[in-house]
Amino acid sequence: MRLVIAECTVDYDGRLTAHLPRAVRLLMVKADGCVAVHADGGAYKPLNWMNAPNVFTDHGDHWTVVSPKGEELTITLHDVISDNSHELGLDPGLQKDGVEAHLQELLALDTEHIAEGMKLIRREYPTEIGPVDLLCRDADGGTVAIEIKRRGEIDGVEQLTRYLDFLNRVPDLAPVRGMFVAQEIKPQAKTLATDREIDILEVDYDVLRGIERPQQKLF
Amino acid sequence: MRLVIAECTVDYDGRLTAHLPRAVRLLMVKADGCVAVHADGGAYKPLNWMNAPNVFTDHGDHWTVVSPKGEELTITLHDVISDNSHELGLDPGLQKDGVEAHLQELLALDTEHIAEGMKLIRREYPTEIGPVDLLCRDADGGTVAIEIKRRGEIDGVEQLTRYLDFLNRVPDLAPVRGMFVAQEIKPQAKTLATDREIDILEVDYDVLRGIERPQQKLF
DNA sequence: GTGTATATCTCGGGG
DNA sequence: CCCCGAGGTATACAC
Repeated sequence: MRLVIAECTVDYDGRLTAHLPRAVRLLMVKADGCVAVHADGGAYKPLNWMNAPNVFTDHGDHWTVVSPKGEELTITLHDVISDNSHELGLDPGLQKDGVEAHLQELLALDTEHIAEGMKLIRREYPTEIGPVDLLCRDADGGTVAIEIKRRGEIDGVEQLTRYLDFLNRVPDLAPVRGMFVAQEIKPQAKTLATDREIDILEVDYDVLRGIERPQQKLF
Repeated sequence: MRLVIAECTVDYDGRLTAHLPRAVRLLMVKADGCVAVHADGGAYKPLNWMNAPNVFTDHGDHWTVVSPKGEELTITLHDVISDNSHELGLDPGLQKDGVEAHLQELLALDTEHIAEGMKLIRREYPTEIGPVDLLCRDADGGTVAIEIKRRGEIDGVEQLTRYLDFLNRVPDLAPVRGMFVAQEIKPQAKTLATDREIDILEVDYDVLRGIERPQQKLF
């Protein structure tokens, strides 16, 4: 990784055009060739950047970075204050816990936690407009489309509504009712779901995590 | 801005929990207090970060960063390879061109490019649930609500549908038909729009830009 | 502050 | 490769 502190101007021409007036900034060039221009604030977002893959060329007083998709970044260096390179090596990567995928896994493992007698038909059940998180059959034999979110907001209800519209046109499945499951459901989302006769359920992630290792509860 | 190259482990506990095993990384501390941990690849996103405002404490062998919302980032330093600080000053900021706002301006300037005989009633026509990008009257005198996107995806169709639901309850306007205009419309969005009888139109930004200076074409 | 819409969204997974 | 959905989305803006 090469780190340069320099007074520079930057021009980007690609998905849009953008220009950065002359100022002192951090220029970061990573091992994969990607480049980022950072100011001393504004969280983690760079002011300007270019993703890998691309062609990086150092012309001395200016750099050009060209991507295969026709995007181009030009950095003009007016005054280089520091220029250092370091070998970082490959990163072992981030380990995450608590995202939607885990919630879906846990619920798929034991659909009885959604409702008594609920049986899983399929995870990621495909429709024309995208996959439904869980398709189930309830205790009464009815088909249920379940949308799972970490945080249940209004767009999640919209998403489920779209799936229901399409699923209810499939003769073998209809009628299909909807269920919206999340760790936390916002009031607006609750209102909209209720209005559309979609059942809602808030679940506790830590309780569900207990399902994964049921033997732990036996001793 | 403080830049540290160090062998470190990182733990985040907040909106989720995440852990970074021991490796050499760049640690960036900006003037506003935000912290980012970068590996040697992937231009945009750090592996882990903490936004301002927060409380940053350097304990020597480890750092803690605590946000007012109860998020916590802990960086344990096993080996510091380099540690430099630089004064960057305030950045003049990025100048952009070619975002949705420009597309809307250009289309509002010449609604004939949307359809022959299309006349603009108002830009940003207000409804209770948000402003419609363009409200127009077509060649047949019918009212048309137009949603403009740079990239037309399913969310945009939902947005327009909500506006149409509302506008069609206003007696002076109804019936209002919908039109979805974008530089590029994704297949899913096309399917949904067609299903809801919303017309779709893909436009070329560079061609539209020609409208801005029509006198150039005369000579 | 909440709610809504945008983003060069980024990033990862599946066909 | 594109398409699609999730994100610790972040960010700006209106109410």
